[in-house]
Amino acid sequence: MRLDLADLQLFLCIVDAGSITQGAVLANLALASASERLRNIEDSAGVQLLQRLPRGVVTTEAGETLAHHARMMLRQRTLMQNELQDFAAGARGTIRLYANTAAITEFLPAKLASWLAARPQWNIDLKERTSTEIIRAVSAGLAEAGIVSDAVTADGLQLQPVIDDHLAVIVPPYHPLAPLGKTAFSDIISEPFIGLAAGSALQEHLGQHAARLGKNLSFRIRMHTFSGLCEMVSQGVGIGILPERIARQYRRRYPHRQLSLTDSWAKRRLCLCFRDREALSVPVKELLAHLAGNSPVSDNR
Amino acid sequence: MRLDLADLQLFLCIVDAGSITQGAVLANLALASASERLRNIEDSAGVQLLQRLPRGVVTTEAGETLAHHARMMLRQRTLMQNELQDFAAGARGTIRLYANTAAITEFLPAKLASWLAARPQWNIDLKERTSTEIIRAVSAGLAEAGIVSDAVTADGLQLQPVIDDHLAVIVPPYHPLAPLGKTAFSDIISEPFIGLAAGSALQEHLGQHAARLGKNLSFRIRMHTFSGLCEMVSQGVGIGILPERIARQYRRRYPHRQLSLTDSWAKRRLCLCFRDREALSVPVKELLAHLAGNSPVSDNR
DNA sequence: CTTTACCCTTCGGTTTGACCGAAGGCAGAA
DNA sequence: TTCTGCCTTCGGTCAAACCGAAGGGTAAAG
Repeated sequence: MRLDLADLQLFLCIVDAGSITQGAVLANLALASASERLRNIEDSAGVQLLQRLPRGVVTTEAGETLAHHARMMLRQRTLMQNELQDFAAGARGTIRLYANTAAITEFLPAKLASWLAARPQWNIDLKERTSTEIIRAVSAGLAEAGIVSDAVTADGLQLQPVIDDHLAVIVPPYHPLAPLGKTAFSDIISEPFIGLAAGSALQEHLGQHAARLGKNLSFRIRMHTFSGLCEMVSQGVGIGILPERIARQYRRRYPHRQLSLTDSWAKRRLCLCFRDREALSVPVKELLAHLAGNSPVSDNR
Repeated sequence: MRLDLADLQLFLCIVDAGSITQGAVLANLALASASERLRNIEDSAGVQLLQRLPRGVVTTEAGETLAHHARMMLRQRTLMQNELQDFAAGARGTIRLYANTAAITEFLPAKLASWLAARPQWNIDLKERTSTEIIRAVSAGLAEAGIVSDAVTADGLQLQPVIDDHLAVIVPPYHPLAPLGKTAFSDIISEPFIGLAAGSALQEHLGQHAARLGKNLSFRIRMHTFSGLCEMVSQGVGIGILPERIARQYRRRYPHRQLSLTDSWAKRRLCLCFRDREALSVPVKELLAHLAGNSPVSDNR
């Protein structure tokens, strides 16, 4: 499928306008061009996207799906443009901090809150990136420091572990697996799963390990939050896999049972990463010391 | 900025390969074409993206940003392709349910959990869409039903309110605003804010209202979760705006103070929406009845 | 210090394909 | 019946994407 951003934009124009003619006007195209382009889109998608009516067009279900993703991609482009423009401005008094998803949801809020509260003159620009991207950025000197999982290799960088981030399995109370206390991924791979949304990094990671075993996970539903996932499991809808600390956190609210996952890839740690501790700027050095600090600040949620 | 998906893919190839020459090979392009194309990319971005070294190239900070967003967009494309392929398969025994972000994070997990637990033979395909998209899909008959905010108009559809979803302001304890109990957006617009991540629907919505008042919100930090936002506010880093039910939920964990937002656009309700209740299929009718049911299932978290 | 090995940019020529206007066909409205 | 609005197809035009070759630079090797 060879789709272009211009294709997507045109498609949205057509959907919004309700006709190819009007959509072509919106997109500053001749009717013929829009029609031809649309045909290419449908050919490469392999499905009919618009239903032709005498007085215009309406989307098919596939078309609606494409429109949704088109909107997402175009929005991402807008975000990108904004971020790139920010480089001209170059906000002062702002520390740019890169962290992976686990750190951003679980570890950082408490730590950053106390640090920011004590330093009204500093702001933080917190960006969510994959561990791989963060390592690349720090290696190349583009970012001073970041927070990553040690599951990725970081040649030439210093890593300082700050917290464990192991994966755990959660099962409903009274589930036959519950008393075991631990399990291997291969032993649960055929269970009905509660997944995370398609596209989440953790979910894709699990999917790859399943594929390596020659299996496909089957999902009863895929949730968009860990909280929702725990709730589903607690009610007996299926089993799930998530970071151990998060599972533990929600055990106060939901009565699921937690098993450790014995596979080696399930043992991960969050680490500060930087090139040379001595070369860090003062506020960053201070911030990292705070993040690694032994004096936990309301960290046992 | 006129950027193409092919441009983005080429750029990623170059970044991954570490040189334009090798990147061109990966992208099946001649060196000259890759070079020219890259020049166009940099021109339209207005920033230098790659630093030329004798033995290859490395990304600048702007380049790293572009690479990140490029990866996100290409991943979105992959998701789209997968979803479109699913239309051929057409899973049976699966109910497709569209809901907006608020419903997915807050309202649905508990309701769906009890429903799914009682019906092992059914699965649910839960998709997160904007209210506008959901209304369009239901209007066109592409989806049987959805869950939306009543802030958008829904001509010709039936709406059935199920729960309030008003916006609230939260401030640190002992904040001067705390005793007031309510406030208008215009009165707090110059405060230091804790935001949600750029690109989140709620955050952009607020940004638009600020722009309408001729102001820009200033952020001390932008968090990726409501939990993190509450934690920041509780520690006195700034103030925040979020759905009232979520604010209330976190008051057990964090000592922030909650004010209602008096602006009319802050009063929202979540509604079931469908074209004709009688025309719904049996399982969907059953599911909707359950979602609207007066017998709350562990709903008072 | 020279040579070699890479790597990037620029140039001129070729070709693809994106675009357009015009013509044709179709279905509902008048 | 005619008229209107909409979509598709066709042939011609032209910008731009692509390529090979040539030029110029720096680091490593000899």
